[in-house]
Formats: sequence, structure tokens, C-alpha cells
Amino acid sequence: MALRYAIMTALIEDELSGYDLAGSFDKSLGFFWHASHQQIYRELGKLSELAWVTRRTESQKGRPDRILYALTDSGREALDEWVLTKDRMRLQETKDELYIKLYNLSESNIEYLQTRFLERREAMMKRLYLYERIRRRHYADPKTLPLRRKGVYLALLGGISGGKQYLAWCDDALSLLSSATEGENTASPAKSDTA
Amino acid sequence: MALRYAIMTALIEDELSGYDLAGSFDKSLGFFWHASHQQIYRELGKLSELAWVTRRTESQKGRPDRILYALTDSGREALDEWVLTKDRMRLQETKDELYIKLYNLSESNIEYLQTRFLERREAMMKRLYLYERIRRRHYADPKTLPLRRKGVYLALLGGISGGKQYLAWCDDALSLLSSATEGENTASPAKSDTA
DNA sequence: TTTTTCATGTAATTCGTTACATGATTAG
DNA sequence: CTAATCATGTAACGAATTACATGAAAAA
Repeated sequence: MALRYAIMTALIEDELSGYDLAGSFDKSLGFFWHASHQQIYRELGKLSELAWVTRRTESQKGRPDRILYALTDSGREALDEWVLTKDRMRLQETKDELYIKLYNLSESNIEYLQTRFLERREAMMKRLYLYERIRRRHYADPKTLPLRRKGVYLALLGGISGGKQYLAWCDDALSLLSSATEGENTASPAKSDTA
Repeated sequence: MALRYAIMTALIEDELSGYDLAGSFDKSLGFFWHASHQQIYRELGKLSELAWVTRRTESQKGRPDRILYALTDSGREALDEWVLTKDRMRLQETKDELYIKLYNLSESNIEYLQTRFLERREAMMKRLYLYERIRRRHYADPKTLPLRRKGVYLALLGGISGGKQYLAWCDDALSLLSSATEGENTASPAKSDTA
């Protein structure tokens, strides 16, 4: 049910197409709640049935028509109600397969896992740059923000500090893993007795 | 597909029942990959069809029979292969509805969201105690651990530092939210002009 | 010329949640 | 006496992924 409200949230300020939404779900709210375009189109269908959004077709030259969705008053109401609804509390359920793989760390996969960590480290670094850019552009002076934007700012702060922590963890992991491969790879022919 | 391998991972060292697994999935690996008992029973069925696990019934007096599952050699092989498999890289996809709700912060829900943060803060605190206890008991001297346990230790480290960061974030959020309600609630009857 | 971007969708499958169902034992 | 624990499962539904499908324009 939550994706539905995430979409409505994205529609509060702008009228957007499914394509736009799928795109913006790779930024902003999508950092915290990702969805594929298939999910979004399906949900948009349901939302118009509920009359929580309206559809409007916009023709374009040489491009497929866009279907623009806007939040209705009843949609806005439903969203406001939902916010006050009891949710399942989730702590740290990142569901990253890497955790399971870590539980299976062995000589035969340690190098593979090292590259996974490097990969994630790099990806997170890029995301952090993005976060910081957004922060500087839109949230430079948080005290002057209207209340709603303060909420968004808080989410962003969470993303930033979470990202930094994740980076630090990757570094810890990489150094622990590489110290575990030493003696195997760095091969100083002397003292090979500490197997 | 990942739950399957999470279950097999849990079966590496012990022979466990579905009930045991559902329980242990609230600890250890379950911190990173939670699953309900229904998912586990379903998956265990598939795993025995694949002959990746064997089932063995154990009678008990006055209690339902337990069905104990053990990893087979081919299961072990499949698991080792899977670890080397390319996975979808997920960064920070926590899917906590609270993020969406934060994007909808307003006068009418700010108090509600404050209590959500308090709730999560408390829950995370408890989990951190648990993590730290596990750490002291089983991972006091990480350097002496066998390689596989080092992987588990790394996951634990990630949990701990992630948890601490989360706590700090909750505190930030709470102070920002309470400063946003000030002037509303602390009600010094003078200067009510800054609406 | 090939790939990416724009823009929408259907279909099939698997994953995850919620509710229902049973039935004895033990702890409060 | 009531609630929780032990132990297994089925059924139904909703959420999410993957693959398939189209078709033109712009960028590589």
C-alpha cells in the first residue's frame, strides 16, 4: 500500500507522467523507496479508479503522448489520513544479498566479495555527492524552510549520514578482508607457519 | 531467490526445523534478511524438492513432531556457486514508510511523527544492546576468528555502526521537530505575530 | 549504425504479508 | 483462567521482479 502514497506524495507539488515518476523515483523519494515503471503504471491505474488522481493526455510532436497525473482533493485527504496510520516499524531491513554472502565468506569467494565492496563503496560515493549537491542547492538554510520541506530535509540528512556510515563500513570491511588475504597473496616466502 | 540461500546459510552449521529457522531469523542473519515462518516453510518445501536439504522427523512427547532440515552436499555446492553470482546492488533501500510520511510533514501530523521517531529510537537502542552483547560474547577477539566467522563479524559491525547512526539521526529528527513545534506548544502568550 | 531516451503498457512469476487452522503444554 | 510457547501448515492476496512488446527521435 505504501507505494501508492509515495506516488501521491510525489504528485503534491507537480503534475507528472508515469515516466516522470519512474524517473524521479531514482532520485528524491526513490532513494528511500524505489519502484520500477511497471509498478508505477499499475498503481497509477488503481489511483485513477479510486479518483485519487486525474489523468490528462498531452500530445507531443514526434513523441508518444504523455499522460499527466494530478492529485485530487480526495487523494490529498486520503494521503493525509494515511500519514496518521500505524505502520510496521522496520529497522535496518536493507535486504542486501551481500549480507548473506558475507555469512558465507571463504577462501574461494573472498576476492569476489572484496570487489563487491569496492563496487558499493563507489556507488555510495556517487550518491553522497548527489545528496550533498541537493543539500547545498535546496536546503542550505534549513531554518527558513516551510514545515513540509523540513521533513524532506530530515530524510535527506538521514540519507547523508547513513551513506557516510556505509562508506566507513565498506572501508572497514575492505581492510579486514585484505588483511585476511595477506600471507596468501603477498607471499613473503619466509614464515609460512601461521596458517 | 535470496531467502533460499539465507536458509541454506543458516543450515550450514546446524540441523534446524522450520520453527527454529523462523526464530533464528529474528536474530543473526534475520537482522539483515527477515522472513516470516510462512515464507520459510514454503521455501523449505522447495529446497527438499531440489534435494538441497534433507528432512528428518523427530518425535516428541506431548509436543508436535519437529521436522529437521540438513544441508546436502549438492545444496552446499549450490550455495557456494550462488555466492559468486552477480547480485542487484542495493544501496539504502530500507523501505521504511516513515520516509514517505516525513515527506508529508505538516502541523497536523508532526506530533504523530515525533512519537514514531521515539518508538524507533527505543527499538534501535534495544537492538544495539543485543548486537553489543553478541559482539562481546562471540567476537571479542576478531583476529583469531576463522574466515567464515569474520564475515559474520563484518555484518555485525555493519549492524552496529548503522544502528548508531540511525540513533543519532532519530535524535536530530526529534530536536528539529520539537524546535518546529515550539512557539505553538510552549505558548508564551506574548508575541504571537510570527504565524 | 547502434544505442540511448522518450513513453506507454501486458503477462508471468516469484516474493512477502495477513489471516486462518489445529492442538497440547507451560507460565503467568 | 488466560496467555504464551511449541510446531506445523493452507489459502488468499498484494507487492515486486523479469521479460516481452512497440515505435519514433536524438545522441553516440
